[in-house]
Amino acid sequence: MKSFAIGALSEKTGVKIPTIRYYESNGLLPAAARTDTNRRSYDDATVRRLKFIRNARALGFEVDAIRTLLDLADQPDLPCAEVEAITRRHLADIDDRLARLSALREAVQATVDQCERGRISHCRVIEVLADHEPGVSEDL
Amino acid sequence: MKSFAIGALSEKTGVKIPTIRYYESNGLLPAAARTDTNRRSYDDATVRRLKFIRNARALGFEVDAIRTLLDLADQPDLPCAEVEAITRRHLADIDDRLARLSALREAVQATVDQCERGRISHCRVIEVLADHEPGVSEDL
DNA sequence: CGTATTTTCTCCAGTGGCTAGAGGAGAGGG
DNA sequence: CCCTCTCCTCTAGCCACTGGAGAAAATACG
Repeated sequence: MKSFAIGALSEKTGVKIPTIRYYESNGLLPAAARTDTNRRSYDDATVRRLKFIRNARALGFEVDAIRTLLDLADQPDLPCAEVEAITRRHLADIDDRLARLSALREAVQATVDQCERGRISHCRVIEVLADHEPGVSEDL
Repeated sequence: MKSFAIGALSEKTGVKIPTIRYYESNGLLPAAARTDTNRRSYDDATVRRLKFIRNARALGFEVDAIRTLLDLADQPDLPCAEVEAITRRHLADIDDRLARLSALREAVQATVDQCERGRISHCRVIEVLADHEPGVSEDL
């Protein structure tokens, strides 16, 4: 079967070369086979695995979750309950971030809408930053 | 006038002690005055400045933007156009993140909704991760 | 065959905005 | 005097990469 170097893997998957090495270093990808001159050598199985990782990252899954999902994907006979649980947890996390970001957006919008284009001494944005008490959300 | 130590400043503002030192180290706060035994000593002006920073962070402004906003707040006679510009840029950035996060949410939701609670070998989530081509958003 | 360019290697550092811990010195109270 | 609390500096870690230095090997071209 054909094997290819890291540059080709990068082009096939759209994942940058340093990122591929990073994934290997933290165990998302297994240690690559090496040529006699120490270059990494890959085959199509790695392409599939790396695309899986890229897709999961594009959906915002964290690396820890992806590690688990990869393990699960390799055990096709297990029930997919854990996959669903991970995904729903991720969804809840996204919803949380969305809610906080929306609240933030409203607060910033409300502030900037009051701007009357005068001097800084009367700028509402600066006043809000200087005076407002607790802030709209505890943190980002 | 009264002066106080870093712990008191932390309590008055709700900003943790290491964070205060971090703000000093990167120039958001000026180098604090020191007692004869080298402890930082603050007054109410620093309380105001730190609250300003905390409020701006709570609204999601980046540290670089806050640095500029602090400079502007110290020049009350300038027009507030730049303040408005920074704030609108921030708003646009929030909108951008909201849009991408919403798209992400829809993609994850659509995927998990197809879950039929069977074996991993037929799990739609795993299939999407393994097969889907370009992904819903280029990156987070 | 020699040279020039490209690809790959490893290792180290930086991103943002903190947060936490080690190890030590000074302050305040009983 | 001792105990505990607060403070000091310095360092490293978080997340998921990204980029660069310097060197070796592979490929391309004449």
